[in-house]
Amino acid sequence: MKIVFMGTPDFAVNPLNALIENGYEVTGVFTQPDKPVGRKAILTPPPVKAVAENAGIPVFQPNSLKDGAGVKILEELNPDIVVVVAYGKILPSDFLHYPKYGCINIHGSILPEYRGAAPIQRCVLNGEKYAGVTSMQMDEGLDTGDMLFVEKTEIGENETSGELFDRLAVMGADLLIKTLKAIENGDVHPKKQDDSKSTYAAMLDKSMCNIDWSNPAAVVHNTIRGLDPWPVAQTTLGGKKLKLFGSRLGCEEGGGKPGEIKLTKNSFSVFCGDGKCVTVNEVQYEGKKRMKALDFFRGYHLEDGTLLQ
RNA sequence: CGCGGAGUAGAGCAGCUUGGUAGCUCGUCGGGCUCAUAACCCGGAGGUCAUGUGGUUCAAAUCCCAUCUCCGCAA
Repeated sequence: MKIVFMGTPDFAVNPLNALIENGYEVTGVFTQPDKPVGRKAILTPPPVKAVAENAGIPVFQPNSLKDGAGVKILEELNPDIVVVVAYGKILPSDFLHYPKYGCINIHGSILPEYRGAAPIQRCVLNGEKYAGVTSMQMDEGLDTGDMLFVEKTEIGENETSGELFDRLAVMGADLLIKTLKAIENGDVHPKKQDDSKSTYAAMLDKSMCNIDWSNPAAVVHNTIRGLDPWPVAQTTLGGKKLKLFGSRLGCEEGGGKPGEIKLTKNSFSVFCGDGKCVTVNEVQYEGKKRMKALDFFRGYHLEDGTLLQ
């Protein structure tokens, strides 16, 4: 079975490695063009590219697959199937139907819920109890193809998007192998998605990072862990930004105004709109390194009544 | 040359403006109190103040210059 793999971020690295380790013949890898990253705007290759090059697999980074450009490459690689994991571009119809078995995709949610760009983070942000990965036979729509297999997992009470991401990446790799084996054996039973139950997980952006302390503690908690490790929840202290990483629901008793800080010997908590508070593990103040919240407040002298905004 | 913050004890900070004895909150070690403790009391160790055998000065953590590193914004 000749395979062409398409993927870009860390999430796609595990599935690609799984293909290689299981002895599949990967004849080519598609990934996004290198992009400038960081303060110095250094041109950085996507994570998938490094893995592919290490394995000696030809890498393609076309800007567009339209107008037959993608198919042209496929003609050379001659795959039986194309595996897509978080590639980041829409595949045109002629591309989708070129390989014998078409294109299959691993998506980071339990379809038809959370179609789209940021399913994992949206699950955490919404306080979902379960997350999962789905393999599907791709069609022209956005994550609308017929479902092949689904794996579910429980989301931890304090689990961050990043942690869930890592777990689902492993599950996604296993699911991919399972799906490929089933296809090879002709043992697949595609299932249509129930479009009426579909939801869309829009991409995250920095405009949603500022915490509204008048929300209930549970909502604030979900926001902090859902935006960790990117783009990171933030609030304002002394006119400067304070990023918050990792949280858990704290004390039950009320008594504080929203945004009021409660420091104890071994915890940093903030009161929310419902009178309960959220305990934050790590913070990063503007111009400072990320550090444990307690370390930060050992050096930052709070005045009474200071509120986070 | 995109804008800005920062490097001082194991951790987090103050001190720099107006040069002149190394300070705070913790941790750590020893002792005390206590049924007990993450609590409290007493005491100790630990720093060439990022680097430059740099400049100014009687004297530099502090003023000037250069370099390195970390971080926020923007992309």
